[in-house]
Amino acid sequence: MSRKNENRRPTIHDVAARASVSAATASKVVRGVAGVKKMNVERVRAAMVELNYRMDPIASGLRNERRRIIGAIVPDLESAFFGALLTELEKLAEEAGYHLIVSSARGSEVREADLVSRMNDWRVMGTILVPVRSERGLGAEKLRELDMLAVLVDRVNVDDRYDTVTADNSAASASVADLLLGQNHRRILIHGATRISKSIRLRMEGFMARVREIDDTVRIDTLLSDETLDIQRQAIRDYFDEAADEHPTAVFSLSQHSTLLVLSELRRRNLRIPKDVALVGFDDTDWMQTTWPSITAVAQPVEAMAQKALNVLLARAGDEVTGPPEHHLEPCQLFGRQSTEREVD
Amino acid sequence: MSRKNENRRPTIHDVAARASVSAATASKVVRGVAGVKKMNVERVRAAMVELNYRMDPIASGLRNERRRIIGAIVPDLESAFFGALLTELEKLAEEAGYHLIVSSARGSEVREADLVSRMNDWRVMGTILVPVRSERGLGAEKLRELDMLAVLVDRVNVDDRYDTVTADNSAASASVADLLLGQNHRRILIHGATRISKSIRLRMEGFMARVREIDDTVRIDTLLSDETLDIQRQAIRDYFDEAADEHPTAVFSLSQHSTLLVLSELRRRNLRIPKDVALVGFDDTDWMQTTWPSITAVAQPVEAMAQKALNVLLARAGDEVTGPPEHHLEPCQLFGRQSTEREVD
DNA sequence: CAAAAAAAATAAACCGATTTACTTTTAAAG
DNA sequence: CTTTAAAAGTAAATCGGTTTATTTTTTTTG
Repeated sequence: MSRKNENRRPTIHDVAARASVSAATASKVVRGVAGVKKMNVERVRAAMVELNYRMDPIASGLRNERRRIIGAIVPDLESAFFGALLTELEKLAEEAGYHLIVSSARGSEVREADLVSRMNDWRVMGTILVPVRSERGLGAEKLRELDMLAVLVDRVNVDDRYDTVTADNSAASASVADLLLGQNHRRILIHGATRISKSIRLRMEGFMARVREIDDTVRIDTLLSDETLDIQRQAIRDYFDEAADEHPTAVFSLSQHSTLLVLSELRRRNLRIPKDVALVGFDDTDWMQTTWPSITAVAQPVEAMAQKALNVLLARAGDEVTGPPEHHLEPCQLFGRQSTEREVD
Repeated sequence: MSRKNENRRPTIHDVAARASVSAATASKVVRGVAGVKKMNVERVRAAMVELNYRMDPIASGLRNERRRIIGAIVPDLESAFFGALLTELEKLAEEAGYHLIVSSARGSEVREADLVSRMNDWRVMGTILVPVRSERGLGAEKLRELDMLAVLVDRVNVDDRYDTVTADNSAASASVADLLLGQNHRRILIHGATRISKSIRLRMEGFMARVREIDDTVRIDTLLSDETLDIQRQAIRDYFDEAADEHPTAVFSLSQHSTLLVLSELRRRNLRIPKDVALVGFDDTDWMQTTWPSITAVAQPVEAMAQKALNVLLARAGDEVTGPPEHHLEPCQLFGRQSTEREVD
């Protein structure tokens, strides 16, 4: 028979045949490449419409060394932060004509490295990696080993091989220090309830440095742990028991989870916020503005980070940037809410 | 020259050559297909290791009508529920030898339909669609139009073309009714703060039906709206203002967002939970067990839903199931916490 | 031990695009 | 009106696998 199969989907060859041109010419039109006579462009366009042609993105990239795909690997998919990051990345990647392939390392560094290998199998143009641990983890190591193009995002320090994009944790914490000292707090608790990653450390150090800079008589307590929920709950309970009469007048919690723990304990003790204790959290979420009182928090610049990460990757891919790796710090935003409002007497 | 490029990655032909067999035979070994002599299996295996061979998943599927890819489309990536669903789906898909391609419709039905078309371009084996609206939305319509294999998950009613998987909203709500009536609540508020989707409606109806069944003198107020945060906040404030002296002794909130709004308002009014007002929320999250008091909530069976969805899809793909579409209801779990604890006097 | 049947191996076609190397057409220059 | 250069068009090779159709080898059977 002439046609193989009565109704398989049309290929570029079908389009070419219908437009009476070669497949090569039709391909040029599809890709919007210059060098095709106006008349032929129109005929191919018409044929595409008539046949309802859709390019096969997989066959399309086969011949090229790198495909129009960008890989994104995040530590997990449950967190709203990574969700927002991926949403933005997907949008931007599509605008640039790439397909974003998303995978979750599910907290495992071994899996993270495996995913990097798989991205390589897919011949991705580049990989955007949010490491489970840091730029020294197994994922980044595998990237180096396979000599892949990549950008490291969040949870990283500087790297000598890859560009990095992170929130400016240190500066944001300094602005929290400004806020609290401006309200005359003389005793402050820093609370952390996640594994002490690079980001967490910077948040803490940025805060302390600024406080010392302004007034080094302010007392700062720190309570850090990454144990189970129950142990952490007990730890903060013990802390307030000990500090009974003379408890801190402000708490700076270093993560969402930490903010929640502090909040619960303050409520349990019937400490009023902000009258008895002011509260500022690092990492903002929807519930923080809904709850009563609403919580003052540092919002990470998700969109900016996504944008920067993708731009850096595209620039490297297009050889627009060729120098040594660059390290981008995106500024955070501090949302002042009820939990740090001065009482109006 | 003999080799094209000094160090391009090894192909199946390289492996075949090194093992002194044909590419067809090597391919069989790679895929684990039977019908290769033991000796040759070993030689090919050895060659694979020596060359560090990795199959190109893209080239691999090219010749087949359907590729080892499953598409997943969710309304957004910010929600922890979809995040958990995708995490589980990705895990299960990989275990079944498929690659999961994830995309977010970003709340848009038009985009949802477009994503379905794109999944079709990728020649996915099947699509798991969590519609923005319902099984009557543009995404499902496009699935039908392209005659694709798919499963509809969450936010759907039954469908005459596709299998569906949802949480048993109605039964879960009935169990909430049992709990609250068992504690002798005689006046209950049902609060909803999202667009009234099929799920939300079932949650409400399931609750009311059971209450009426047990005791139809119980008073149930309903407060539903999908306006902006401020308007919703005002609505619940007004409600409690009006009901001043004789406020409900229990609230059943129909979504996470709704639970948060109710919680804030109760706190603002200094109503004690559960002493003054008991609270049960539909849809559980991490903060509900951390906050004080912790919140009694209905947990949706994410893992079970993911598992069922994938199994159904695989069964249809393998023609193990051929009958009319089936509709699966997965049971929810009610976690009793402090917000409904009886006071111990 | 030869013939028939079953199992294993393979060369070549194929999937659907892109790219290369070459030819033909058109435009510019002399 | 040629000659040249540039632009446009195309056949065929290619990407890296899988599948098909055929051949070769091995096993079974008469």
